[in-house]
Amino acid sequence: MSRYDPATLEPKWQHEWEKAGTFVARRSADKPKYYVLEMFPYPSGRIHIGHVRNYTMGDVIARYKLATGHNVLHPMGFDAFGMPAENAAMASGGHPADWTYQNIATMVAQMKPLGFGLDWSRMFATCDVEYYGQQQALFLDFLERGLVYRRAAVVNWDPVDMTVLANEQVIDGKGWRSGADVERRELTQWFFKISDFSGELLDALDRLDDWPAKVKTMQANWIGRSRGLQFGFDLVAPMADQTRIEVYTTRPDTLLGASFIGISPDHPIARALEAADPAVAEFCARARKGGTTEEAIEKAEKLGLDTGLRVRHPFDAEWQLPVWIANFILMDYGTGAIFGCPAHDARDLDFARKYHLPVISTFVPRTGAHALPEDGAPAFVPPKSETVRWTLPFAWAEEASGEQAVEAAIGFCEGRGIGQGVTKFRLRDWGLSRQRYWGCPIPVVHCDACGVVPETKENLPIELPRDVSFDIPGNPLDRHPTWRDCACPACGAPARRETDTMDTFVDSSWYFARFTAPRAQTPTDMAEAAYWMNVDQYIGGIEHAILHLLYSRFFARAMAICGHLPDTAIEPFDALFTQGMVTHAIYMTRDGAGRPVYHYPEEVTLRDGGGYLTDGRAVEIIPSAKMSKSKNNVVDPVAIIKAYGADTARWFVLSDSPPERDVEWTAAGAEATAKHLARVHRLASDIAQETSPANGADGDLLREMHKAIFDVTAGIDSFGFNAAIAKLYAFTNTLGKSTAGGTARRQAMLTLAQLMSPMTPHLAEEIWAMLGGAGLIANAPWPVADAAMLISDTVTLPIQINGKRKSEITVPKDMPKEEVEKIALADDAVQKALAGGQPKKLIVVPGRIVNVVI
RNA sequence: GCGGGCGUGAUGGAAUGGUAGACAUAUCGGACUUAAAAUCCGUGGGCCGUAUGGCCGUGGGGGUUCAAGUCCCCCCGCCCGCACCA
Repeated sequence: MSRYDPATLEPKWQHEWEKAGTFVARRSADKPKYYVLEMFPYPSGRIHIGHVRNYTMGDVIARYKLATGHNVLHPMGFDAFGMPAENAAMASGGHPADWTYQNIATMVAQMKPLGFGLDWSRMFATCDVEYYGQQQALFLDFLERGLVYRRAAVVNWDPVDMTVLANEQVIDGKGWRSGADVERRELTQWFFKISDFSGELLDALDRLDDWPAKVKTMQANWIGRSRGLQFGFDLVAPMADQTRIEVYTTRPDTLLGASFIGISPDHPIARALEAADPAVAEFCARARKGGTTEEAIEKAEKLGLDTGLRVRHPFDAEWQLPVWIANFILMDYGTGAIFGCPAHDARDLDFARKYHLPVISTFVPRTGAHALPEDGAPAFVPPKSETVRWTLPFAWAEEASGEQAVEAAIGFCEGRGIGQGVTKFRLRDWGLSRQRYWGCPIPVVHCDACGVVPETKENLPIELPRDVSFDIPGNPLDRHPTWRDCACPACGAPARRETDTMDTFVDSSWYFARFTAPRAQTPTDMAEAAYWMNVDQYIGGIEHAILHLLYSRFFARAMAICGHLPDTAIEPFDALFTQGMVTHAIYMTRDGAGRPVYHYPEEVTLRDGGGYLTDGRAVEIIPSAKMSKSKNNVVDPVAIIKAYGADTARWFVLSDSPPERDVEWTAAGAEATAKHLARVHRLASDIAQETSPANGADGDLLREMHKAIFDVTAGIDSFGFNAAIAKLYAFTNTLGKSTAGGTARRQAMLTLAQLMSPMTPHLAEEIWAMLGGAGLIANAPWPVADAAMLISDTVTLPIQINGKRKSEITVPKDMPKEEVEKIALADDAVQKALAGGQPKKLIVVPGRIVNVVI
């Protein structure tokens, strides 16, 4: 009898799968397709245990779908452009391409021992010329259709990375990668016209039934639709060339509560006043200062300056309102001016109280006592869906919701020529130009005669030059001696290439489509795309909830417009699952100066709930922390595989915690998993030898087997991998203890192997072969639970007395209710509780429970 | 501030409104062994009890229901996202 030895059996079965082409995706008419995809990795050089969890989840789905008769597409690639490669080149003097391709080779070598059922023949990296050349073709098609354009823009400039950042890449005023304070600069940049799709991208979220609500909410907030009125206040006395102040509001229904007009310090009128009056200039300078740091926003003292200007209320020419410059109004949102309605806006109320401006309520709660903001109460700002009682309605009933009032107010104003209803979005166009080398070159040419000219497709791909240096900051393409020189595609005269490259988010915005035909001579092959798209199940981290997923949704639409994807694929990901992290405790002590010192898990012995170093010192344990090299709590998958085998790693990352939650890696847990798998192997070896005859225990075992099939299948179908694994533990225990005959036990063991095969495929193949299963278990049809076997002849019903379990009875499964009632009432515990009396009520839920109310 | 999520044994966590704590880990006890490892069996929410058993128990308080971890309301705590957004 052989021992469980993953180090020999895992490579053996990986070789068998490769030989048989088990996971090569094939189109065929006889089977439904299933496309499962995990977010592809950045080639940092090492796989992370988080990758293992991510890809294991995808692999469980892929193998399960294969066993249930699908043509499965389960590809893998690398998101390979980006800054770290350039940083490495700057640090070590190497070349980004060498660094990247070496890392990819290393990571593939680390991933293959995990036995993922991937179609490696489709692998690509986004830095492959074959890929980014097709991306350039896409760019040209987008350009032709007006989906990408060029304009001068004030951009976020990262002074450390020396590049432009998208708004989405600026976090708390700092570059998302460098962490440096972002500066504002005006540059001519390329933009994707994602804002044209704002409404569509927002509305379509409602149809993504299999996406987490959280992700949809985050995207909806990001797109940020608001419905309002754009209108103007006429200045009583024109000022410079200004006669009117344009305002946008989402609450035109509160126009009769207007108390002042607020303008941004950057508003043209403020600028004009500033030029003429040093006092105004001094105020504006002060007002602009705040609001850049989070801390300043937190303290947020409202600052205002009365300009002395007056405007007329659009409803009443006699009603004049003062114009204030206020520090809380931003020039780049809306029109840079607001009308202040202190009664229904907390911020306006703060301001009005500070500067003694009027407060006028226009509506009050529908019922109940209430204090008015006029009298010192907080601003009354109910949700717009709530019905309120209007004290100053002008186009709707006394009782109406905010939504109804807003629409009525817009209609009223439009009817009188006072402005118009406008829908605005927060989402801005996506600036994609980056002043970097290691990215996809933007395929356009600058010609003195013709201006900006798109490259012709025949000239694609525009390849990155190999001979570049990174010894000085900035973009090496700018200072390359010859690469920039080219002929204008329009007139043939000498011209210069665009030296900006594309944001790396572009690369990841269509790779899922490319996987359907990774070697096609066009960006996609429509026949392949039509067959394989959409991605049926996409799996990745929540950190991509906004950027990557929103950009991909935009790209799918743009590609459909250009004929690179079918119209059915504009929402490319049917179902999305966001998995949790793998965490690990941090072990920490402090040095003489109180600074933390981090210790590797190998240096720490755990006992009595505490951790100790070899010298006996106690360490502080911070549980469930994100893995970080600097904290010495990173678990290396390569070491885990070496110690326990891939199946143990795969099983462990799925067990214990629900997949959407974080799971804490513990040495004890990994050890326990390895022991369990060895136990299963031993059990299978024992069963392979057994010849005991059929007996009375067979039926019970087979019933349990069918229950296990049912439960495990349901678990996999619903992403309940931890629950499925719990069932597998339970069934293994049942099988181990069962006294059933050899044939029944063998059948149960084969089924157990099949049910385990998505999680621990190598061990499953080994057992399958040991017990004489036909072919590869990977290709064996998934077992089906026999409904008849799930129901036993008798059921055990708990008996509750007043809702508390007191006893139980066992009755035939289809015994009529009346009979069950009789038996329940005859039960000792019930008789004792009744003490000769009659129950008030008797509830029998057939097959579930009996409740006696006394 | 707004929006969303979560809170269950020592621990990770189960539980279509129907037996709370499946499964696993720690612990403790036992078998096997000269011994250890490995393996196997048992114990594994709290309190009372020799025991059959009883009482309490899912962050706190209230409610709906024959029945609440689950549904509703209020409060506390933690996590995530957004935010001077007009």
